[in-house]
Amino acid sequence: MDSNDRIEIYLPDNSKMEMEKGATVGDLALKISKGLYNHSLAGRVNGELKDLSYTLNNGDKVTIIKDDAPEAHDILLHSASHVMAQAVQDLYPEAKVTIGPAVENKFYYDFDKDPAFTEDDLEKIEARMEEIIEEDLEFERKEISRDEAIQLFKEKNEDYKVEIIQDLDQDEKLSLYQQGDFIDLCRGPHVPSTGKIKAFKLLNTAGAYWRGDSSNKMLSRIYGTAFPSKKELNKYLNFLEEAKKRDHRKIGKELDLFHIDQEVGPGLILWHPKGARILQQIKDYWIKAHIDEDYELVQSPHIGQSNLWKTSGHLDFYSEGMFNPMKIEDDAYYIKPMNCPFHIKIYNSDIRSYRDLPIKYAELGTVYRYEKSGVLHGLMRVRGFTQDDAHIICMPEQLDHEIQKLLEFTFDFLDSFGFSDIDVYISTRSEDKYVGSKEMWEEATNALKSSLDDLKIEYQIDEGEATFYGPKIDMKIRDSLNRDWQCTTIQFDFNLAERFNMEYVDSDGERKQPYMIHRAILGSLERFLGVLIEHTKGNFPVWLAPVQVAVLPISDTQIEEAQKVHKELQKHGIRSELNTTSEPVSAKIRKAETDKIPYMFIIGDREIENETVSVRKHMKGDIGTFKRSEIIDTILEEIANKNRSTKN
RNA sequence: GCCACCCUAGCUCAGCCGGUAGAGCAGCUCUCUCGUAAAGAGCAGGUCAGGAGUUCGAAUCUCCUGGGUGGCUCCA
Repeated sequence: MDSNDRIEIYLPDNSKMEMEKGATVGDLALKISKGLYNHSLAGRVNGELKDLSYTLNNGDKVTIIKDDAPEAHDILLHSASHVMAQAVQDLYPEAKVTIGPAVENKFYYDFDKDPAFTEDDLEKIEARMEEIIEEDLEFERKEISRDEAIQLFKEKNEDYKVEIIQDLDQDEKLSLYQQGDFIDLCRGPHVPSTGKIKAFKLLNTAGAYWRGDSSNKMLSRIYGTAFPSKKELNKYLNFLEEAKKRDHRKIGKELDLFHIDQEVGPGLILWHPKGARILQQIKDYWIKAHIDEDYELVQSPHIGQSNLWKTSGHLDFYSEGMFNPMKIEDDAYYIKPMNCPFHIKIYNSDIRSYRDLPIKYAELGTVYRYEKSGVLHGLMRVRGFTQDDAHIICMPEQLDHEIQKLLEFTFDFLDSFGFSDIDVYISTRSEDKYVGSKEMWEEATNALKSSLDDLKIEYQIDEGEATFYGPKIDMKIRDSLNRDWQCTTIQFDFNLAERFNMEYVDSDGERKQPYMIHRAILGSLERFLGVLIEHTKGNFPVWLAPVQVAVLPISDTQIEEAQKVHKELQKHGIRSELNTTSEPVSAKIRKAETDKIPYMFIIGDREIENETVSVRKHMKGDIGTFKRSEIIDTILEEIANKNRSTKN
């Protein structure tokens, strides 16, 4: 055979593979092995994702993407969204297609359809999708000119597609994908044929604005998911189930922690005694930890005059997040959406020397923000919440040290709640919109980076993503279901220092502007407790549990002794609950188990005689009989240790 | 705020096509005094989210309001 008919392909391990000219990615996969071919969805050719049908060129570097590769899932999801769009247009020809990308573990497609899709439509669409998958239609790629594309979609009456194409660059290469008689504008790649979608499910419908802009038309969105196997789909569906079981709103009700009352108002939390106990534990620990870290506790009012918010800039930049003011005599007062102006006022109440710095003001400050009704969500998104707020005011030369201390403190603090898996993001200066000098930004950003580097903490940089007033670190804690929650934020604020004219007198007698860092570790206590509920499934570690020990006499005759044990526990500061109902112990145990109380002390005649207690641990069962002082010490030690780096 | 869906006893839910509300759990009372996840009986508990309309008749159909859920949007 002529060598011109052959091409050489490089595989990821740099080995060479000789192929016939005109061979595709799929041919390559097949040549490597049949098994690989059967599981391959696409290829990465010289770094770019391509279809299996892509024709290879001499010298290409190719990685075959199997269905279990990290990139594979998005491709599969995206292809599934095309199948859904096809099914929708088969069933509802009047529905116009817009866009349908893959998002994390899901895909969606937005349609312009009136009336919008309801959950009841999903079953029908799923059934049609099954048929399309059964037909195993090929995903065929076609390249097309811009004008041809516009013409094609105009003919099809697909105005949204036309709009998308018109907004693309003139010289953009356009590609279409067709399966059966369904054609969509799409960059690709796709799986080779619809049959590759082995398992899928439509999840829910939702409204979504065209191009995410609330001034545009509301479209009808359908969410779904797809996996290379039924097994993986089920795993994902189980995950969703599990998340539902852990929903803090559900557990909050079951454990009687809090409620939101219609008459009080949406987004406003009423903490019941048990929820308040957990909060109080968090607060007590927070205060102690902050005092140990040389923070000064301050306390500020809930409202402030309009001038304050004018100076701070909130009325200019944050008014949409603030509640309407109330008139008091001749002034307008606003409920605080943030604590910072107050802390700054405390700082400014005296001349500050360089010797005073750093000054660190901390407050569990309750703030109120107007959130649109549609975004409210249990404890996670509320209108009134308590920030674990602090402001660090320091000199430039103290920056590195303060940031480093703060980071260490933050990681340790989160660890005591069992959160040790944390993603860190630094947001840097945006090119066009920022206050302060470039030098300040650089100094601050470098302090953030070098402190993280020193602590050997990996982070991602979100270039240009900072707000206009300063660079920041955001942290996301990972919960037991591997979900991320943003809690911690550490933000420089060059704006307020300037606006409020913050100063300190340096050693050379000059008045200088200090750096101000605004930080919250837990973010909002409400939200944090919500995360904690979902993380622990309501099985709180002993130090946080609203009731730590349930004292259960076997029958009424042991109540008196049980009372003694109960008092003894309380004397040690252990939150104990005595069950004096006349039910059988098994019922009392069941009650304590469903209440998720970590320890149960069972007291019968044997225990009275030997001055012991029989101990049962929540979810573990009977752990044996202990001398009372011994088990109390064990529990006290467990409380003191909190739950550093222990996974649930 | 927008789109879709939902709201029945404290909680979880049943109540078909309109005929005027039901269960389990929880609560209360009584009986039982019990050894590691539910003892038995009885009692009480609801303007069916609120309002208006259609109808001889509305938990059920329609509209409005409130609240919630899933999204969108927003997030100094």
